Amino acid sequence: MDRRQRKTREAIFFAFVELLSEKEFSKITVGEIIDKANVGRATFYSHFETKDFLLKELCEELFDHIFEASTGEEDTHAHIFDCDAPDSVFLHLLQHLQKNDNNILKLLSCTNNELFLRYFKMGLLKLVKSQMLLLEKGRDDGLPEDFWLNHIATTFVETVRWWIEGSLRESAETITGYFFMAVSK
Amino acid sequence: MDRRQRKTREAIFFAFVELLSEKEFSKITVGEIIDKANVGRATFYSHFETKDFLLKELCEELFDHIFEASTGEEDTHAHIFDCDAPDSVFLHLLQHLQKNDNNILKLLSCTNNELFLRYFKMGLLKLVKSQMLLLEKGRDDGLPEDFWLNHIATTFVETVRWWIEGSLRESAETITGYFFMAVSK
DNA sequence: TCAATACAAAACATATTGTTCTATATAATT
DNA sequence: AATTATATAGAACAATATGTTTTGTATTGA
Repeated sequence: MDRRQRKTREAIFFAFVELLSEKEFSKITVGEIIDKANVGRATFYSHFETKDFLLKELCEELFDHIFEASTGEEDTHAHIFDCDAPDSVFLHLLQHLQKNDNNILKLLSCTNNELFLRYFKMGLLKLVKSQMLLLEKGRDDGLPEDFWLNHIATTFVETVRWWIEGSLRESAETITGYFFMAVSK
Repeated sequence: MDRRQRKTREAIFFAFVELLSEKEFSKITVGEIIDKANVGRATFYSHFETKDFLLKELCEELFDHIFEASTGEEDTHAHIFDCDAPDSVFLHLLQHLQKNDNNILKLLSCTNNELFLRYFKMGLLKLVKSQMLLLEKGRDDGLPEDFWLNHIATTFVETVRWWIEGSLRESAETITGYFFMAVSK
């Protein structure tokens, strides 16, 4: 990709994130984005079809690398599952969030956090599905599988939301403990 | 309230609900609403400040009466708490939803369901807080109270969402059972 | 050096918003 | 039934936002 393209793309993302932490998504205009990004109008539309697509691509950029380490079946990432503690995957996710790459915490705690938590949950559903075997042992009840699956993913998302809302006061290990207590006490 | 006002208000709500089940909230224009409702433009704006306020008032209309029976401290509603089964409140809510007043199920299952589930959760949080005493006995762990509170409310919302998504195939009693298994197994 | 292309800037048609006006129809009051 | 009050439809309106097109310039990769 052309260096100019990367530069423009980054400038738009950066301006967009800043605006998202200030005001509601629906109230943000393309005009504001290009002003803050110092980018021509036509340039914006040559990069992103609409404002919604910009959001979509931002979400992908933010979350894809968080999950690829966990969902990938490559040997290089196998260590995540090697741990005998069944909570290693979730702990790893929390620690990854804690590093706060790309200011992801800012987005997960702003007014628009639902936008990102939805994406986060989608990734989690896939992950939890692949981890189902490990969690299966806790399921000696008659709960339908997809109900259980959704419950795990939702509980984790809400655990993260609660953690971030409280400014990450607890350690990642403590939060992992809370999560496991909530889903399997 | 003037009969004419009630009539236009209802017409706008009706048209709005129909549009919400067809397309995304952000894609719906005031022009479409007033066309479908057969209402003048100025009339719309004399009733609702903006499209967002219309949504807000619709949510209040839909959910307030669902919760007032549960959160009210009047004697007429005391029977809900009288039941010795701790799940009576939640069962009552499910049965209320099942009656499908105002096509509430249509809204909770359409593309915009998150809009309404957010309101639903807000009402639930208040309700769960008032029911805390009944649920407290299940909390011999070290989970923070607000974490636990949020977990209960979220789990119930997601249980309802799962139920509706599956076209209410299970009985309200079965779903109540699932919910309690999820939060306290 | 050169061809390709990403860019800024501006102009543009179109669509949406929210307001203001007038005349008419319906409601509440006597 | 007559009268007053008010909610309405319809239209026109300015202001704003969207997405496209054009033109000339600057940057890139070869």
